[in-house]
Amino acid sequence: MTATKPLTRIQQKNRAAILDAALDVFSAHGYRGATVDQIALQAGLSKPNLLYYFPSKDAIHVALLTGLLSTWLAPLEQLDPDGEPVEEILKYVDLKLTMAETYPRESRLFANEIVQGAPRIHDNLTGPLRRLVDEKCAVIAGWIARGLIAPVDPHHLIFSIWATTQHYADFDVQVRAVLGDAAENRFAIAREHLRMLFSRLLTPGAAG
Amino acid sequence: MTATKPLTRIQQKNRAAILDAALDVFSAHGYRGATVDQIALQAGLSKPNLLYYFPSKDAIHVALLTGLLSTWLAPLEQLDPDGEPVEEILKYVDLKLTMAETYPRESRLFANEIVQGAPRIHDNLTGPLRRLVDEKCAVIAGWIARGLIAPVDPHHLIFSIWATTQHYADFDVQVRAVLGDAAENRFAIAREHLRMLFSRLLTPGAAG
DNA sequence: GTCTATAGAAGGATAGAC
DNA sequence: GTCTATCCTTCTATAGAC
Repeated sequence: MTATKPLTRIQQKNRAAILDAALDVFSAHGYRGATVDQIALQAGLSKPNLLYYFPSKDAIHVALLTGLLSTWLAPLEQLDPDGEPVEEILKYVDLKLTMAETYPRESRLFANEIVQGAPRIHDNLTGPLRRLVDEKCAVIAGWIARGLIAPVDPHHLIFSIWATTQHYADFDVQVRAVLGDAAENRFAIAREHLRMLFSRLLTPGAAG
Repeated sequence: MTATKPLTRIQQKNRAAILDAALDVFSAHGYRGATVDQIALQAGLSKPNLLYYFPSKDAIHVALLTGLLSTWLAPLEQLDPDGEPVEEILKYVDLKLTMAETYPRESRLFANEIVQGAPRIHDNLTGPLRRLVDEKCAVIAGWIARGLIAPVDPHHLIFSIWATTQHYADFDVQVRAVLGDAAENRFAIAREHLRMLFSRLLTPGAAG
């Protein structure tokens, strides 16, 4: 089943090197700010050789975005309808923060794209993303109906989780500038802070 | 005291038109994605005429960023050390959300700049911004010491407020895509949601 | 102050040798 | 598969007439 187009070992290696370099450059400078030269240099290839593997700059960008989208949404998919509600959501928060810490380039790649109106992945937002979010919001609404978590708007709960966790990747330069020397353990403190934030929001009976 | 360089009425009008057009274009496409032609067209001027008012594309961008920075930080400056603590912070959240709703272009202008490492305003982050944040964090720490709000890390509290409110401007296209038809009243619901989120976090005695 | 025309540089993509 | 050389478009910025 490795049919149609088996890639040689060197092809796989070069494609991977290009995508990794492109992730670096696109996430740091945005689509227009990135140059093919820069990506090729960082991948250790010449520009024409890079364009032997991908037909255009745009094709590299699209390949990156679509290839990483499933990785980026995996944490939400893991939200278990049969788990303990508050802990399930807190685990999701924790996992999203770990993603921001471990994969800040991926976070900034999507941030760049979305801030500028998501010209290349808009269909993914209204399609697969929306369906996944709606599905998980129904789960959360069920928990609320059964009184297992405090009543909140599920969609806006998810927005708050995305915003607070991805902030540490997307706005990292600002976070570090504001914290100064105290920035070193920012993720550890953020983890504790966000656990408290969402724990107090969701624990039923904690507020009227 | 209108000395040194009094601008004629037409100069003021054109400068304002250029800056407004530049805000539109830079916030939508980022620095590199924006073109001087596009800004000139939208401002109703020819490109050379635009460059008669500003020496370069970069100069327009810097003028925008520095000119808007104080506007952008004004809400935090209004945080009153002598006010009622929880209400002061909730008022700040509310004001920031109103800013995101009313001035989404400004929010995205800064988002674009910071996601890409803040090459043009990094000194403002480590300087004035950090000083202002530290000052207000000291106020918040004082409130915590007196038991007026629940103990939280003040810096990360501010990060959470920035993240959750600006999310509705910076990631607007994603918010609308996910909400679909329900997007129309997103700011009203967000307002209620965020008030609850931070109210439950900060109200003392609500949790152990 | 405002325009037309254009210089000069940068970047995406291709030709063609090896 | 990989390179050197180059084409062509786009973009910033300027020259110079009005």
